[in-house]
Parts: sequence; C-alpha cells; structure tokens
Amino acid sequence: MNTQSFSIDFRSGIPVYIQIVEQVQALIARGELLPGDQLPTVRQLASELRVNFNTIARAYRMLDEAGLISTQQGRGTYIMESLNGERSKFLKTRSLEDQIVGFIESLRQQGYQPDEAASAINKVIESWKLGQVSRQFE
Amino acid sequence: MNTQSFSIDFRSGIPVYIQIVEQVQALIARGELLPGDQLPTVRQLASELRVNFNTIARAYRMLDEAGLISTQQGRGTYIMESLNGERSKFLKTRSLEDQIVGFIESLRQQGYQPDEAASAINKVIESWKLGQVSRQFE
Amino acid sequence: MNTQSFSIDFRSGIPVYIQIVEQVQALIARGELLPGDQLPTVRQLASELRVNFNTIARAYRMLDEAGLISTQQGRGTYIMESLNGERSKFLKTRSLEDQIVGFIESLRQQGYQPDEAASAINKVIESWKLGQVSRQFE
Amino acid sequence: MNTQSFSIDFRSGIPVYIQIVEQVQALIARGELLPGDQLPTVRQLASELRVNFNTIARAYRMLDEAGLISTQQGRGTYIMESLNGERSKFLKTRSLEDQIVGFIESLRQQGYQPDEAASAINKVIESWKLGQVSRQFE
DNA sequence: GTGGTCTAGACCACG
DNA sequence: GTGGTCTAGACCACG
Repeated sequence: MNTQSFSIDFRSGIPVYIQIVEQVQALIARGELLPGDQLPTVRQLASELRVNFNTIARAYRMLDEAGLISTQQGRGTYIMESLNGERSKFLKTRSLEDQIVGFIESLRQQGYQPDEAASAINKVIESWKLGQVSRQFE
Repeated sequence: MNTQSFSIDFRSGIPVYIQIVEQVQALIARGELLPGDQLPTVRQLASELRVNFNTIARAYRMLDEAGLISTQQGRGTYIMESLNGERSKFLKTRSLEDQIVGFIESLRQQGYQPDEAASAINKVIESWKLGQVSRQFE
Repeated sequence: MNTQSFSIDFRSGIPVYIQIVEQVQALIARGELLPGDQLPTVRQLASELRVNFNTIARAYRMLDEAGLISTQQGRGTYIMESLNGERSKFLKTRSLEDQIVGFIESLRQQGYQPDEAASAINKVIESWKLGQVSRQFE
Repeated sequence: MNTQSFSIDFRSGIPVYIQIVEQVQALIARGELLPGDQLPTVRQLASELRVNFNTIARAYRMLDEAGLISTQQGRGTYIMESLNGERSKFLKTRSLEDQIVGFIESLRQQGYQPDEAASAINKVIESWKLGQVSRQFE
C-alpha cells in the first residue's frame, strides 16, 4: 500500500487519530486495502505524516477494536483476513445499528418528527442507489 | 415559549451549547418560535437546564451572530423580526437534509450498501414512532 | 466515593489502565458506585494513585465506550444513570456474549472438547449459584 | 506427532509462545503426546507455523524449565519420561478448571447472574459443537 | 475546573 | 523490528 494514500488536515479541527481511522475505513471500503495487507508500521506512518506515534497507535487500536485490522505484537498490523466471514458481518451490522441509533436519537433531540425524518432519509437513500450521493463528494 | 421545549442529553457527546443552538433553530424552523417572541433569559434557562450560565450565553451569542435572535441589553432576547434571505439560508445550512446527506455519505464511505442501511434505518425509525428510541436513553 | 477504594499493583504486570477499569467495574457491581455518582476527576485520581493522568483518561475512556460511565467534557465523569434501563441491559448482554465467545474460543484453541468444557463449566456455575465461587475470593 | 496438531491464532491477542506452551500441555494432558515422544524441531515447527524461530525456542524453553520436556542438544526435544508429582501439578495449574473458575469469577465480579451466564454460555457451546465458533474466526 | 489531544521520549514484551 | 505502556508537559474546548 502506498503511504501517500494518507493525508492529514491539521487545521480541520478533526482529531488526527479520527482522520486516520476514517481514511483506513475508506481505503478498505474502496478495496485499496485488501484482507491480509500490512499497514505501515505505527512508527513509519507517524514519521511520514509528521505525527506522534502514539497518535497512530491510538487510531490503529480503534480500528483493531472495531475488528477491521489485526494487530500482532512484534509482527505488524494487518487488514483482517475474514472481512467476508460471519464474524465481520456481525461486527459490521452491529456498527451500522449503533451509528443509526445515535443519528436518529440526535434528530429526535433536535425536535424532528419521525415522518419528516423518514421521508427525507428515504429520498437520500434513493439518490444513493442511483449513485448520486457519492457524486457530490468525488 | 415553554422552557420545557428544551431537553439536553448530557451523554450524547454533543456539546450542550450546540444542542441549544440546534433546538432553537428547530423551534424556529417549525414555527414554534415566531419573530418577536422572547426567549428565556440566560440565567433562567441555565438554572432550568442545570447547565452552566456561560454555556447558555455562548449558545445565545452564536444565535445572535447568525442573526436569528436579537439580544437587547437589559430588555431580553427576541427572535429576529425578519427571517428571510440570509437567515433562512443559515437555518438550512444545518438542516435536516444536510445532516442526512452527511450521515448517509459516511455509511457509503464505510462500504455499507443502500439496502442494508435502509432496512436498518427503517427499523430504528419504527421504534422511534413507538417512543422507544428515546426510552433507551432516558 | 472514597478514593481509597482504588489500589494499583505496579508489579503485577497488568497494565495500570486495565486495573482501574476492573476496579471501577467491581465497585459498580458491588453497589459501591451508584448511578449518578461522580468519579474522581482524571487529574485528581491520577495524583492520588501517583499515576499519569493520561493513564486514568484511558481507563475512563474504555469505561465510557463500554457504556458504564458518562464523560461530560468540562463537567466531570459520572456513573451511567440508566444502568437498569433497556440500553444498559443491551450493552451488558453484548459484553457478556463477547467475553464468552472469546473464552470458549480460547478453550477450543487449546484443544479442549465441547463436552468436557461444558460439564466443567456447569459444575463451576453450580457452585456459583450456591455462593461458593465468591467464597474463595472474599 | 503430527505437526498439524498445532494451530496458532494470530488475532487472539494471546502471545504465540503461550499458545504453543498451552497446546503442548493440552496434548500431554490428553495423552496425545506420550513420555518419550519427540517434538518437532524448533526450526521445523517455526517454518510450519510461519512463526519466528525465537518464538518456538521460547515456548520450548518454558516447557523445559517446567520439566515437561527434555531438550537434548543435537538430538532433539522429547516429552519427559516421568510425568508425575511436580510436573502434573504444573500441568494442572493452567488446567481447564482453573481457567473456568477464573472466568466465572470475573463474570460474577462484573455483576452478572448465574442464570444469564449459564444460558449464554450454553448457546456458545452449542455453536462450538456445530463447528461454528471456530468458523467465525477462520 | 474538567476532560481531550498531541508530543517527545523512556522502557518493555514479543518475535 | 514492531507494538504497548507510561510519563511529563503543552495547549485546547467546554462549562
């Protein structure tokens, strides 16, 4: 994998470790990181991004806890082998549900009503199916 | 206006002042706060919500800077009389649709498929209609 | 809560942050920490235990992610209010299942057979029901 | 002995050398390795398991120090002829029962109830019998 | 006042 | 060589 795939925006206000987590997720989602691939070592990526190694370690730990990568003390860090397997399906579904509950809860908090939310969400998902959500961002 | 219209979730991770800003926006958007209506005073709302005085002050300052409310030294705080053009643009910036597009985009980025997302979201919205999303958190 | 409730064994080889996580869990399980109770602040506990504040922060973050405590930026850290509610039941069940899958997997790894494991486990659970597991440790 | 008797889980978080020590112990305990049997050489096992040479050497050293195996310079490594008294005590130290008592105690400490634990454990053991625990991880 | 992020660097465990 | 833990301390966000 090309280390150039990572880029940190130090002015964004988004914590560096979150930016790294999200970029690894995106690389996996887009198939640029495949099961079994080794990630750059904590210290190597830290030095390339001009960031402290603890910051990278924290990002890798989060990805490990999320079941996306496998950290092997003394050997390195690898993309999970079985990202198609039962277990990873389970983890992905769990994570999806957690995110949705959090998001819906925040809409409820802001005073939106279930029906207006539902219809707005369905519209956006329709665009997604047609490939139009991504277009805005790529 | 009824102070009961506000509810703070201290566990959500969303800063309290942001929650207040968003709720005022939502109340205005839904016509529950009308131009000329007076908001509760900073101290009154702080004590009702059991929140630090500075937190409410910060929320009101943001709403004032955004032109949604008008703070009149010694008289109180009122919803702006003219909520067209500029202001409504701002209101829409943090609108329901924007939040949904951002959320869906992040699901897409993580590699979820429209159909699994849609069905999981619909399940959560069903619970919401039945009053169960909130129950989990209260 | 009494800060004396915590004690760290620096020679045990068990990471300090894990020791703290486990002690908070135990205090909650034994009812010495009740929903709504405030934990000592990160810096306060750090200075009492002669430990770096980052170490405490890491322990608290883990407890927060596990849904046992609620960290409120700028306000402090509290035992979750609704440790009887739906959500916490859900979290506890999830955590139980995760721990069991991990433990059973390790038995399988070591070459034990399902039946010998099952019968040995059932024996220990019987003692537990009779209050005898705890006796060894208290 | 068949080298296939060993299987390493690099994702388990359990150090590889501990996994090997435990598997040799289990094989002896179950009579699949008998006194006098020769173990694979360090280099042979290392290459089969795709593990660092030093890792196997460390595991064998621990087993040797525990008196379970006998390393004979230039001749190979053999299961100890006399596995009574002292040695079997060691074997039992990390025995099935000990691990189970430790695990159940930790569940009790966390406040789980015997019945919920028992039923969750039985579910997982059922999957194990059907070969599904392992599947999730392979 | 309280928690969060990040750094620079020491020392350790595992391979 | 590779990751983990911990420290001491700077600076920031929120209340």
